Amino acid sequence: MKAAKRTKLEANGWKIGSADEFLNLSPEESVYIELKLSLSKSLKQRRSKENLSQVEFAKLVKTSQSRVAKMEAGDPSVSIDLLVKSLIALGASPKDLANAIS
Amino acid sequence: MKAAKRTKLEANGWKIGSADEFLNLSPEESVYIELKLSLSKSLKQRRSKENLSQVEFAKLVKTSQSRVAKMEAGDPSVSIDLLVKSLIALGASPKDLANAIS
DNA sequence: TGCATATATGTCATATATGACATATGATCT
DNA sequence: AGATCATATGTCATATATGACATATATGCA
Repeated sequence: MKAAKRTKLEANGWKIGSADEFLNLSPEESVYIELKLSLSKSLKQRRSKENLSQVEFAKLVKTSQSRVAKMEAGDPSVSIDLLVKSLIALGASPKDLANAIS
Repeated sequence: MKAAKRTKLEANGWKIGSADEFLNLSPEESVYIELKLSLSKSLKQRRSKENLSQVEFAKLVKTSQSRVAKMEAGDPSVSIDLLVKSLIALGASPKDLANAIS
């Protein structure tokens, strides 16, 4: 539950330094989580820019509002696959994705 | 089985134009598959550069040789998550990943 | 030829991600 | 206060990804 806990903290604004400051994450875990958070953030930005509510967006990508909320929170239960597919559905190109994570 | 079929073709060098030339993939599907293929390719490159066999690499990331082969083939049964985790295990940074897909 | 070593492919039991639901929290109104 | 809308959180049945195994297909070398 380490990663899960930290993700929560991050999402709620508890982040102070970067990544592995808080719990004892391996560098690999840190990179992975940072990546997911980058995508989450990008997703939220894009959805907001499109003036879509989570409910509307959920309908668009055929999922539920609750899952959208979890995507944007970087919840451990959501895969990078889902984040990427959702971003693509919002029109993101490979370059957009590259920018989001770099 | 559309995407699966096409991935096979691509991986075997049948690719002529780009992405959606072959089967009737939606633009979103195309982007998703291209992304996976980029990561697959990058993974194979990195592993080769490290002079690791699939068996050795499999041990390193705690999976099996067969799964490694599937990762590198862009098999539909492998997730972006797994590809990303594997790349990170080989030392790839977020920037490296960004470069790989852009 | 036979014998390694490397990679590919098919299948399957189990682990994990998924959508959906209920419900909670929060913000903004009248 | 209550009402409405947006977002968050917890849980669960089912779908999908996973590692592992067997086996196939190279490729090189004695």
